[in-house]
Amino acid sequence: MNSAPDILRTYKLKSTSTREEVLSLLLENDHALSHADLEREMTTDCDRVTLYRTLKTFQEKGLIHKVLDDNGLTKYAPCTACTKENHKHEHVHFKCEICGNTVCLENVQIPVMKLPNGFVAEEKNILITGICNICNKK
Amino acid sequence: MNSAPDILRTYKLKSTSTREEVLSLLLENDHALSHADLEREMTTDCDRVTLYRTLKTFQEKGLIHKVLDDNGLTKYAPCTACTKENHKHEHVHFKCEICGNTVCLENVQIPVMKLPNGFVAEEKNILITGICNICNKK
DNA sequence: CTGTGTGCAAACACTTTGCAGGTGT
DNA sequence: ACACCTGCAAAGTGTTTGCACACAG
Repeated sequence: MNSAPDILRTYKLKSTSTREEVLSLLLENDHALSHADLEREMTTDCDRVTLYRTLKTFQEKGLIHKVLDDNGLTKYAPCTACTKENHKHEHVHFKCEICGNTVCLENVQIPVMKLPNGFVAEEKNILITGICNICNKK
Repeated sequence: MNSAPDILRTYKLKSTSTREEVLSLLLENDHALSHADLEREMTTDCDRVTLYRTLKTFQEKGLIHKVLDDNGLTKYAPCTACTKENHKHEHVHFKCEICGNTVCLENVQIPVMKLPNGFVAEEKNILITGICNICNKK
């Protein structure tokens, strides 16, 4: 189990309280977090701008990835299935219409799809909307 | 083949030059258009706000649908596979990394995916990024 | 010590809202 | 005639940029 400081070191990023907390929050939560979510949950005082830059850096270095959303809001989740060298390019996300949470369905395989001639796929993202397991129990 | 005015009539929307041109542009183009794309291609003078409201109305009435995009920009495409009563909830889109165009792959079926217990899917969107047939020929 | 992370202010981009007036049916 | 579409102004929200200072390695 890697802690936030360990991961930062692995990716050659300086450890700061902001970075550690952002990364920890993303790792702890089972669903993707938006900039606003993070700002709300952070205990460390941190400028909005710093948060944007932190997320951008993490994304560029490959620690986290953007999560598709049906409205415009950008959410982020850690690249748990990716190693530093080998980046995974297939993501299945489920967004619950009730609680609004978006979770990564790590165990769902993307089936092979035959594309029309001439199209070459690089990355595949699936966004399924519906009702999640927690909201279905209520 | 339905023309823009016909479609507007079907959906009980008043015909105006703005609406006709927006709908025509969406129908003519094989790829999804953003608000900015439309604003650029419109010959009819039209306020930005009107364009936003037109797109919102079309979307609410079911003439067009939002197209997922990996960055935040919202794009729109006509619901060609949907009838007024029967709305299709599965979309496969392909975004080309070179030309930036996003096309609907109408012929690609979304395979059945087994979701974890408790999850119920309502709508499925797939966004595949890669290189499209046109850019591959160059 | 040095490169880079941070905070502040400001700009920028995208989208929505309110209201008065104009237009399609 | 009446509902509703449009334009203008303004505000709201999300994100980026420039610069000076602070801090981790």
